[in-house]
Amino acid sequence: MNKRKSNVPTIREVAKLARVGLMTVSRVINDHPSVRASTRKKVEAAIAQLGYQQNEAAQLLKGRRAKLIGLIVPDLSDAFFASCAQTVQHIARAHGFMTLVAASERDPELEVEQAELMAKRMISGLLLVSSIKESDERLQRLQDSDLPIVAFDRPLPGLNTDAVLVENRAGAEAATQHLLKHGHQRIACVGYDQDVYTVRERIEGYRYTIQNARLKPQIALGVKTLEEVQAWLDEALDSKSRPTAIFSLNHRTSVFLLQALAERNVQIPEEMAIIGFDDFELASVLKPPLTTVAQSPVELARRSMQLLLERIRSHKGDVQQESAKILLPVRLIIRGSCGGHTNSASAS
Amino acid sequence: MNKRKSNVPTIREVAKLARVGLMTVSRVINDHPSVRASTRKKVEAAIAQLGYQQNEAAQLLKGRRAKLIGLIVPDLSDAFFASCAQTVQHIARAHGFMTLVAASERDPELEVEQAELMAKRMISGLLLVSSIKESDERLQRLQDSDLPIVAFDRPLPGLNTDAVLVENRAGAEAATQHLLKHGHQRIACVGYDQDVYTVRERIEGYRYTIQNARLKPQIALGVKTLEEVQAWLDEALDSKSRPTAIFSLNHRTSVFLLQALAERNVQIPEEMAIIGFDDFELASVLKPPLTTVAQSPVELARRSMQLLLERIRSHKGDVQQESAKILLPVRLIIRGSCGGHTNSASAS
DNA sequence: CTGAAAGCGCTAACAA
DNA sequence: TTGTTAGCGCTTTCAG
Repeated sequence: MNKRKSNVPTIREVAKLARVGLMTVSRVINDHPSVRASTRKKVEAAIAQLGYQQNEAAQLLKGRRAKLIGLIVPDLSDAFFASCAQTVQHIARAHGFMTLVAASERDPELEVEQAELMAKRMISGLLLVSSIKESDERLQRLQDSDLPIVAFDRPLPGLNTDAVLVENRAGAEAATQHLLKHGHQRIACVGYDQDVYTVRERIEGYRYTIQNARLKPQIALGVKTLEEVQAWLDEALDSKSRPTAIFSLNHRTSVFLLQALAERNVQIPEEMAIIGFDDFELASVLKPPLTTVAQSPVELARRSMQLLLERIRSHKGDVQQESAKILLPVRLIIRGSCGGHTNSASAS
Repeated sequence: MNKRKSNVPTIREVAKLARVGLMTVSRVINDHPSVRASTRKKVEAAIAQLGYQQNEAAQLLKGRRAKLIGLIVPDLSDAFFASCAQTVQHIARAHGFMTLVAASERDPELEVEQAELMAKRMISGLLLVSSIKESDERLQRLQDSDLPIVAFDRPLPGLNTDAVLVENRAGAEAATQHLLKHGHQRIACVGYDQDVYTVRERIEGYRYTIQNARLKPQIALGVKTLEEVQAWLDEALDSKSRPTAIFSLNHRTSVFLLQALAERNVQIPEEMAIIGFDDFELASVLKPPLTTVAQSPVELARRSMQLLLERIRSHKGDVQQESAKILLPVRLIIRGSCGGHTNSASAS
């Protein structure tokens, strides 16, 4: 019946209905100023009547960017990054963008590859929690090709991008201070992934505070499985300098540590005080509830998107501003695992 | 210097270099059979030399689908769906697809809208955890337009799509049976979101088992905040038919319940046995460790992607097969919160 | 302020 | 087996 196979209206049909040329319709769509108001009205009516919608593929072919933003995180199933993804997607939608996601699985090669694939899809901007260790020229090229990039949670080595980071160091200092205030003298610190920026910063915060108090740091790194935590703990408990408090650098380590301590019937906080970096839903349900340093993934994502959207907007203006650096505060949430009081305070 | 602004090679340049026509290159790319081997070699060499890559926008314009799959879940920050997203994205990548994600925020309208936007982007297939309550004609239209759709976790009312579901009912029956086996006579059941398929099924499983045992179901629904759980619990504890065991229908409810019980110093499992639907990372770290009915989001996502990829592949063959329905088993993970033994067994 | 022509990179349909 | 022609829907010239 119909001559058209699919009834998706094109700019051409709108033009015909409105009795104007193609270009006029195009101008109306892209609200170009030089269209007479009356003409615009006609065209808009036709657009409404036909339910016309732009065909993005055609625009892409003409060199426009897609209404798409890319998000790359190490692991989408990690509660922290999942929360970021949710927020990013939400804000993107509110601004007419859809979200392309990828997990880098902590592999720099995979990360760059995904970034390039996204760039080929003409995303308008890229949000990146990077696992890259050193300056990467392929990413550099992406940025040079005028793709707005915002790094969050971790900086992007070598590239001068906008970045939204968290006060890891101040958080670790606050955590360590908190333990000192409770009178602890032998405070250990466990974690893994010490080549990740965030963890390195936390270690520095710990080390600085401990040394300032003229105490000796006890740092156990690369402790990433339950078995390794158990082994380390056994050794620590038996050592002559047995710690009376432990600062856990990762959520994972915290969980394993609690499990290992429970197995060994070590009473928290009496025999061992515990404080963990990264808050989590069940921290308050544990017995005793765990004192933590909390970051806000929602805030992190929100600020990052904000920067990215600004970049995208101002992009056409080509004004090469300074790259923005935002440092978000953390909160020390005092619960029961270090003994004592139970109020919470800002750390930084 | 360069006449070309950007040095992305096109099919045309490949043709020139290989000294063949455009179409030959196109044929090689789409491995059309009728190309002489020697010609193909030449073209492939040229492609390699130039580092040619297809321009998807141009293909889209010619009516092809994008190497994109869409994923819509209620909430990306939910650990369960986050895990699904991670798996989906991983498998998609292995098959050359990128992933477009959206959270429906449990809003059917938003869900359909996002699905339509994805369809407009010419995704090759859609994975959907639907919040839709009744047959929706806009989704129907998407399916009619030949977009492969796979529903998972929840069926898609009215549409005859492939679906991967979980044995919610059998899981609830197993949970209830487990409590019965421990001698409980007054078993309550709390949850919310009873208009969600999965929860309805769980309630049915509970009700069926309880009634079969000639006991009286005690079902509390719509209990979704900590306050509501507390209020309900206070009432239940004081009631003349005070339950000795509680089956929690959601992860959220389980958490609140544990918290409320802890506040009231109700001993688990002595004074109250607890079993929760949905396993979670910290279930084994709690005191006592929580007995749960576990589903596997990874398996759910894996099977769904498998179905979707098959659909996409066989799509061209246009053979309208029956829609597949897969029902995944759950596992009862017996820990300490019901007392007694501590081994785990398959439920279905 | 408006429109006609040219072409973005690719492929379907036809010719050769 | 190969190449030529004609668009897909849009925007960027450049004329009116």
